[in-house]
Amino acid sequence: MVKRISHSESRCGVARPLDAIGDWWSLLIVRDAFDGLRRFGEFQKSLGLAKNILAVRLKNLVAHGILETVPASDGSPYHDYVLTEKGRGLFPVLAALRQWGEAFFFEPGEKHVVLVDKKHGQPVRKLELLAQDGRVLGPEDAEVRRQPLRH
Amino acid sequence: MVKRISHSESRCGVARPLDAIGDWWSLLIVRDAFDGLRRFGEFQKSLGLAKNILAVRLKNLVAHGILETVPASDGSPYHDYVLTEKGRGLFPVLAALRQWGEAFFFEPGEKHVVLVDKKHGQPVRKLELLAQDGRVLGPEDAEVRRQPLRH
DNA sequence: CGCTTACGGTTTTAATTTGCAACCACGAGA
DNA sequence: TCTCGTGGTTGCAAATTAAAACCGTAAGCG
Repeated sequence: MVKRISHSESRCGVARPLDAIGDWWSLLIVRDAFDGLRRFGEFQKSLGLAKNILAVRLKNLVAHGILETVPASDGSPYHDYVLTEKGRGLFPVLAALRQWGEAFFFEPGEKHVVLVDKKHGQPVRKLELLAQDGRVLGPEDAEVRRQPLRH
Repeated sequence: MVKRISHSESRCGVARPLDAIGDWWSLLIVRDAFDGLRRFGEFQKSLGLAKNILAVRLKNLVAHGILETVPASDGSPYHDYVLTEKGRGLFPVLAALRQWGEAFFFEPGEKHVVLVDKKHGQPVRKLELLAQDGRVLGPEDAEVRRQPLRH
């Protein structure tokens, strides 16, 4: 979006994603895409953002391989925007963000929605980072490390 | 940051967090805070962003209760910025974002870092949304639902 | 056919935000 | 006293965002 060059020569695993979805609207567009919205007009109505901004954001998401355009499912002369594999990979990010929002951005007692397991209608478990052996890892238990390539 | 009023009267559990951390730099500041950075200068050196921008971001994160200022640990006349409980709650978000970045933003073979379990040095498990009964939930298996208040 | 509407944008223009650079304030040392 | 390091603030130019008007195509209708 903007020529944002990190001070280190190559962007890290957190900064690169932010280039793709690090603005206010993009993640909301992706969320709506998970909710089944596909058309320009659907996104615009749902989000209430200016059409030029939406056009730029969609273009950006497509450029980053998060959405792709497919021929319109209803025969109209336009196209649909659908999530790619990469885009669907954002599901845990969105879930984590939502859980954090639900936990910290609502007054106790303020009504809000929660993520539930569709099958049983029960709230989902809180997302937790787990080690291979199943231990729950907190911020102090994990670190980034250069991984020996194996392929 | 900006008076962004969603078309629906009250912001949802995804949009509210984005008001707090939905800009390019804020999450990177939080990540650095998880890495133990505490001082204005440390953040600035690490991220390489303009001082005025950093000042505004830090102020915003403090205003949102994600960081708080504490008297400097080294006796200098300034203060440290440390994560609050709410801020530490962002750990899964950051982990999810990092895993997504690692999975989709690097060429195969391009060297990059991965999150590892500090204790055993092994890569962590991929974050997964789980139902109460332990089933892994994909985008189609979960939905948002108004939760009956219970307290 | 001629008129109107819906859809999916693009263009124009103004307001807001960003980022660089210069400046300021304060305390510690020399 | 002079200078330096730290932690900002201020001014200003450039980039981004947002609102609104406009455009082109296709469909619906009388």
